[in-house]
Amino acid sequence: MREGERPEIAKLPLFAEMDEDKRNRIFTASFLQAFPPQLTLFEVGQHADFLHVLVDGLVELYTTNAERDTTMAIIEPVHSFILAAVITDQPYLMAARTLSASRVLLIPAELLRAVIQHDVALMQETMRELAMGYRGLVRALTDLKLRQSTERLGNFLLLESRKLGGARRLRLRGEKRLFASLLGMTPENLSRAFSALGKHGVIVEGANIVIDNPVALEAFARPDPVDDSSLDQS
Amino acid sequence: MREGERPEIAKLPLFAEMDEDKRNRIFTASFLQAFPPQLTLFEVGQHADFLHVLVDGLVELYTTNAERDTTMAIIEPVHSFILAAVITDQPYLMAARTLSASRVLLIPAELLRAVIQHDVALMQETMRELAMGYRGLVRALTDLKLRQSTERLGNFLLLESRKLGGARRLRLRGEKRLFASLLGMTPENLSRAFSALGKHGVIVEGANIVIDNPVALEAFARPDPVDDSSLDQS
DNA sequence: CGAACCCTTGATGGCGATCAAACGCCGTGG
DNA sequence: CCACGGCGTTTGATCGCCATCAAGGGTTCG
Repeated sequence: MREGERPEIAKLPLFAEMDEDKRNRIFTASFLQAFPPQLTLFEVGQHADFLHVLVDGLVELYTTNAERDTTMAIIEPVHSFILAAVITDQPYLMAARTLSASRVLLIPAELLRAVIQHDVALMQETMRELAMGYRGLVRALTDLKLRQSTERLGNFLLLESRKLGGARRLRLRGEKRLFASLLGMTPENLSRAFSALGKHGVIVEGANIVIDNPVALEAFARPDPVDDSSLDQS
Repeated sequence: MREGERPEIAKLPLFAEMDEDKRNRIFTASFLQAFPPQLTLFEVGQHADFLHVLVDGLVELYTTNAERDTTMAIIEPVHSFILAAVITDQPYLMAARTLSASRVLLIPAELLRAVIQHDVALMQETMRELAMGYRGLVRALTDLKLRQSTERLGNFLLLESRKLGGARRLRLRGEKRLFASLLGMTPENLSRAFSALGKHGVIVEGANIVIDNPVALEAFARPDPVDDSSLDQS
């Protein structure tokens, strides 16, 4: 990889605290690869050979079952993904594909597991990252189980807003159909949900969203009372 | 706790590999508490003061949002729960209540986090456990997103069967309405789903289930192709 | 023996999926 | 430069899965 990009990756919570020599050992053995849009990075069931770090672009994690597929997560740079499969040394449960042209750092799984054994700081951060991811999934599951689709969209917008430090203006990266799938609904119903949120303080102009009345939106969407304050540090 | 019970808890994957002295330190500072049925152990939003280990009985993890609630997991002995909240030192995302009379080992969270820092084997197992839990939640989420209710029930039965080493006869611990909520459906529809599975090799007699034709059931339920072989070691 | 309570079965209703068509955006090629 | 075609989004109509409402049967416990 280019030398200029190392610092940014080294700043990831996952790698920030670890021993510098060991970090360099990992990075030297890794390679940065460029991918065109719409390219499958790996499939479900493949052995997890690399921890992936999205350096640039946009990546979708998705799963398939009998003709249908659903997006599980949208990865933005700079962030690692499929850590759990690498740690457990088991096949991927999700497939990944690029949404836009992307560059991905590929860290050999075997090496990473080996280094983790000898670097407590790295292991500690791995543990933390997994725990946070676990909590994120708990939220996603409850979201799906006890909110209906328009409420899920409302909450999604509130979370995106919070990730930007409370910004009221959002721009969606990626197509709307993608977010529909992420939220567990069809593109048609996402469209209807957006217009339904007009009654609750949301203005939509294409990919640009304005949360005109955050109080009204929160009253409608009932966001989780508990929020992981450190979620946005990712 | 009674001395006779330590070995069983020490055998948990989480604690099995760690230093014995440190393990004893943890256990000595912990206490085993007995609870009657239907008692709330903790609520959502409470600070995670203890890692819980169910020694005996049955516990439900559930969440609530605006009048509705849904069960997230059913904990059977001997198993720990809410590890992620303890590791991240953040509020519980799920509440817990006993389903039957239960005994729970309460391990002070602060102490556990401290010991983890100094025992690599324990940290390693914590990491593994979180990673496995993560994968379990990924499965649960895809299950909900791309299977319909009767298929979810079918898969649930197949998984229960596998947990028992492929047994064809199952007995459900706990009430059916509980499993309905776990599977994201109503008791009424669970009942209908059970009878619908009659066409796919399943026989139901109260809480006793017989998977009369596993091949037919798998053909209908399309279980995940990837299975974590080490899942059953828990 | 009666009163809860759970499970079951049936009838109805609503949320969201599917089917269908029109609009707008954008890139290509004439 | 404009026409065309493809694709994503939007809007409308219909369908189906599942929730809700309702009632009856069985079991458990006081």
